[in-house]
Amino acid sequence: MAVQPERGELPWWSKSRVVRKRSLNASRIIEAGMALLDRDGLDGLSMRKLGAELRSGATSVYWHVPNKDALLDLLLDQLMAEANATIRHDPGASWRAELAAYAIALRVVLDRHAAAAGLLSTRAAVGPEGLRFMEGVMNALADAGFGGRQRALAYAALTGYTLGHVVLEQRKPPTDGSQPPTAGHQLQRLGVLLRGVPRGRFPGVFESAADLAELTDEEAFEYGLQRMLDGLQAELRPG
Amino acid sequence: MAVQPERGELPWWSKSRVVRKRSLNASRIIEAGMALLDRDGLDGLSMRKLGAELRSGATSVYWHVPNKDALLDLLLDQLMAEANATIRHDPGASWRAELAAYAIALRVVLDRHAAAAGLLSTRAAVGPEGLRFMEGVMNALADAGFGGRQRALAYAALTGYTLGHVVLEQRKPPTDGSQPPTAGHQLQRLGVLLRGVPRGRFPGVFESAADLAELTDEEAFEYGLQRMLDGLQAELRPG
DNA sequence: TACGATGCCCGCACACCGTTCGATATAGGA
DNA sequence: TCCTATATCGAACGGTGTGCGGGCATCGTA
Repeated sequence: MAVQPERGELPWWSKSRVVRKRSLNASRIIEAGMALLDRDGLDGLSMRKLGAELRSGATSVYWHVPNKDALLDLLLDQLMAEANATIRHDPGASWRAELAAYAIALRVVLDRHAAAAGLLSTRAAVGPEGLRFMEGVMNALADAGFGGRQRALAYAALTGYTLGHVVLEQRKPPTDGSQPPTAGHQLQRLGVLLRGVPRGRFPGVFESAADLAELTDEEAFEYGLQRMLDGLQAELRPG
Repeated sequence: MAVQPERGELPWWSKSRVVRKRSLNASRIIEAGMALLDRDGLDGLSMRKLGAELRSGATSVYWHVPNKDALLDLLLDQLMAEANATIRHDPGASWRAELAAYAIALRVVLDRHAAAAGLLSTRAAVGPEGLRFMEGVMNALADAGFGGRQRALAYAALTGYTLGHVVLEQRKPPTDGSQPPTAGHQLQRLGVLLRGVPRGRFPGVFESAADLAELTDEEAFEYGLQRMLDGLQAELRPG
């Protein structure tokens, strides 16, 4: 059967004339996907919802993107673009400050997008923007004096820490359904949760619960980052 | 309609007499779930498959476990039990060695279960075995001289690094479908992949690709761990 | 201006998922 | 032996990713 204009809809404003004007493209898809990701989380992001968000058919996106996995890759690279744009380059800064700037930029971006760590922990960021980010880190390490095998090791160490802490900050606590979302402050929340453990069986955990509850995710991240940089710096003076 | 024995099936071997003998319980469910997790990965783990694995109905598991999320929590705690059993306690060891033993035990366990990092990066390990693990780390930190707020910070730093590197080792590469699975050796694989980046645009990445390709995941983990411990140790001598 | 080719969009359908619910079978105590 | 709490199961609901074919819109060419 032929497509009929809806009741009361004038034919020259019909869907075919107005809406369907090459409406989908990569950037619109990525934008909508990111919005959906931020709003509904990684689990809530479905191709069908994405179609609805774009006011298009449920499977229309598949013309532009081969599958969901590829879409997630695109979204991740978009996040890396944001990170690259966030880095505060300081010409006179030390190599430590430069490396810290990269790590912090990544954390800030993932802080803006609550479901982003889930992406980064699933797939390697090897799109163009991901590589640009990696290139910056590699160069900063080279400037610091790391070369060859040692540079690769240092890279893995830094990346491991940054990724891990970010995941730590975003992974969902075993919510008893009591609290509202309260995104961020994950360590704080963990601390609150741990105040409920049996004191007799886990005295060390119990003791630390209060201290954990008073940490900011950001300061904890910064602390560990500096310790890692300390450790790396010590490697540069090989005695 | 009543249940009929299948054609050729003798009645006293019928399903109701043999198979259904209170067949399901928590430990069997966890065991089968772990097997399924190892075989099919986190995405491949479904409640229906779990039912099949247990030779029971598709939804029978729901009597013992409220939902899939709770099942995953159970599986994670099982992993932490394995980790606790893997730790090599050495009475005369330094606090560094003790902390390293915890981190390494976790890595070894996640190395045995290819999909385990996906679990740990999604949910906090706060089941009994997870807490036991955490208690050990907290005590080791206390022995080292970390107390109060500083202990919480050190804990977050170490946990962040360990979690991150483990995730790094297990996250799937953007497979072009070319290679077979080849689990493990994720850094190596990343290195091989990066040898294909345009040398002109990403010289630093290109240079490091070869070095990355020659790293073992294990030695990279160990290196970063020692650097983090170096950094933490330096905090203990506050001048 | 007419017409075919191509690019883009969409609905249908398939297989699978987590989960709810009611029916049913079993085990163990009265 | 009967009754009841416990355990298992099958069907069904709403959701998912995605392959497929049909059809519209647009454009290059005649």
